Amino acid sequence: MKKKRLITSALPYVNNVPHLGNIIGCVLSADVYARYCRAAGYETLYICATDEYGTATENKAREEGLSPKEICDKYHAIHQEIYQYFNISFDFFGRTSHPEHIEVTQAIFSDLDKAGLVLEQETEQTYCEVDQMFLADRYVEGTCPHCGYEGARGDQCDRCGKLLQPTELKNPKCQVCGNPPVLKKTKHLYLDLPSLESRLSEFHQRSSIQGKWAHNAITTTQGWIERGIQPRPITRDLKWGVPVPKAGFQNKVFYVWFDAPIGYISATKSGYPDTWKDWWFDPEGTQLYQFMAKDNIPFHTVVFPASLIGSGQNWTLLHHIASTEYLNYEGGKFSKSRSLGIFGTDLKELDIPIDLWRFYLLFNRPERSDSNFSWDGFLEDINSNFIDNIGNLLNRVLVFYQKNYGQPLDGAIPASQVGFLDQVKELGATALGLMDQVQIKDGLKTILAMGRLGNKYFHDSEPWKGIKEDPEKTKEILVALIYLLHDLGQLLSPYMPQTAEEILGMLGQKKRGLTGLGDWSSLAGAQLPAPAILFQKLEKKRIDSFKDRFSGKRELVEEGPDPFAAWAKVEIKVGKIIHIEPHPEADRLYVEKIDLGEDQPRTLVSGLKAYYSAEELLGRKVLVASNLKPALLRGVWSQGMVLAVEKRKRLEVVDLKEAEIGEVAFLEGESPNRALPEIELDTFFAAQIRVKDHRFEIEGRGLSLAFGPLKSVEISEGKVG
RNA sequence: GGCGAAGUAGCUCAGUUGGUUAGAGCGUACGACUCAUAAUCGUAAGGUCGCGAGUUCAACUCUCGCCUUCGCUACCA
Repeated sequence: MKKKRLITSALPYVNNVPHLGNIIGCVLSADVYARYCRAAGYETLYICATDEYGTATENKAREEGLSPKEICDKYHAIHQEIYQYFNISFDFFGRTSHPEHIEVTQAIFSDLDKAGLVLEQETEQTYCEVDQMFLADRYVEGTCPHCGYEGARGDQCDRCGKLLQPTELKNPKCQVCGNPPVLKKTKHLYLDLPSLESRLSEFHQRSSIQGKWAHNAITTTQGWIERGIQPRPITRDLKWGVPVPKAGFQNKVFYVWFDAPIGYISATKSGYPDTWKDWWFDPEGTQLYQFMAKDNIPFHTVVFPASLIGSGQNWTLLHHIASTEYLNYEGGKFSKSRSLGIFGTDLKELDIPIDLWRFYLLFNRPERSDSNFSWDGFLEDINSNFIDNIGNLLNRVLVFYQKNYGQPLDGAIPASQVGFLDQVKELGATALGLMDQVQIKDGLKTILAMGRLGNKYFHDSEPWKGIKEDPEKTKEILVALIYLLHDLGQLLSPYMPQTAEEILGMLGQKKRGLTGLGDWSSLAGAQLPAPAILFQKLEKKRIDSFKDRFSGKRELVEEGPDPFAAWAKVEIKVGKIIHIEPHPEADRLYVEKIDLGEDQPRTLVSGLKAYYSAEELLGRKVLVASNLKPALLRGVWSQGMVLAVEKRKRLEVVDLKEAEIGEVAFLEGESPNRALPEIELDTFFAAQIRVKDHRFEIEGRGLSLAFGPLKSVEISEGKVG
């Protein structure tokens, strides 16, 4: 009896519109596997849902002036539409805002609570009375209790890497205002992961071997555990979430990381209220395959299994984890805010058959390392690797057969073709094996190899000659090629479902599943419809036009990281360091008082300690970026930035002996920028000030002061910052 | 600066526990064929497997250092 296969893809966060990278990482990969499993005769269930709770949704709702629920309705529909367009064969696509989700989450919580694994730390949490807010862990700093490092954050120590709770810190300080926070009583609940450690590690050892986890899943999980398993808080002070069913916690909700994975279960319950337990309470008979991108690994290998194991119920646990790396876009990251890359919502208007997208993404699935989408690659992969190979083989075989032999298909298995057909069967078996191991990309490559085998056989057999000399033998060759196309079509069905049906349709067949490979009896006497072109090839011109549209060039046009535009907002003044001392709280920083010719000297913080002694800097006239937004550096506000030339690991702070204090730098041929509004650091760097041949310049145009061009002494070439 | 991942043919990627001349597809060149969507088939060129040491009889594979890229993060500002 074959085990059932329960397949999930990571729950997409509801108000992120998925891009191609998201789609190949989770939903599409899982879809191929689910389709494979069904076709191979496994009882299969493929579940997904939108993850809807949490701060991000609350914020988005505020922005758009809607309720969280309305936001979720809106974005859930967008997800649904995109996945439908992609032909994703969910058995059920749910939502964590469904009532079942509250039931299941609360039930698991109650089980954990009964098992004594919920620590009701009626903790006092750090609360800043000055800022009147509870401080998130990382906003508290202090001395690490493990290594004594003074700059440890409340969630983790950067020196020793240990995970911390803010209350463990000695001498805690609010990172916002620098005042010591008080401890204010607030009750939160924690999942007692340390108590589950031995059961977890037993699960890891078993499952990672049996389920053949990918390399990145194993290393990531190990790394996570080595860093130390701590009790993790599972409640938060929010409104939009699953209410905590426990006295004293009614006004809190569960932390999303706790409830989101439970969405797999609750979605199954929403879709299959009567049979969901057959899947989720059946570890013996059901194998759980979970698909996700690499950033989601620890939640599926540690946190979620811990919740289920700890509940004491007989849950179905993770069997195989299929974690992909990232897909980049033309060498960079996808970015919704910068309109960089292709998003699910863009696809329809591009009007490229969806199976071609599926083909490209699956053929370039980032299995071992990050991979890269490029339009040139897209064009080549579609045209050369798919259409020229498979599309053309289908066409040449069918056209040749029908032109010469008409109808119906003469279906007996010709003895002369057994050798060739064995090769076909062997490739088919290889492809099936790869698919079963979730080697999705290699499976597809094997199918293409089958196409190449067919093309080669056609060519080597020279049927255009044979038709004159030995029509009967030639017919056998063509029939064998049609058999190949049949298996190829069946094998392609998980990858390109619509295309597979079209291929099979042209053979007068229907999709029969992958168990029928090598069984060609149904082809005997089949009526063949007139051959049609499977896909027109993509035109380079058309693809090139998409390049401009999505390659972020519009970013250049619209936002323009034009250095000169940025420079127009930057003010650089000459200042004299009149006082300098080490930063009391930092190893690498100085705190300086700098006279910029203003009413008051300014306080600046600079990371120059590793390069200069205080004496060397005292009295120097230096360049200061003077209209930067003040920044808090370890408790001291820095009102500007001392500029230095940087090359590799060398640094030079130019000493401008001849300059006047308060003088403003200008671009040659222009007047100085004065009295400008505050800018972000990013804007400053967008001006891309550099040093070349000792000259300060922007894109080749020099910077000057009244006495002459700005020059460096020690470092001839480098960046200024 | 810290942590993590990565660096293999022009491009996209494979390379299992170290073991003969490092692979595939695409692209390129040349040739063949002509049934087919100028598709197909063959041959070839093309890599000091980021750089430098070390361990070993033997290193793309192990160790150390360095360089570069990407991500996260910070006492970069």
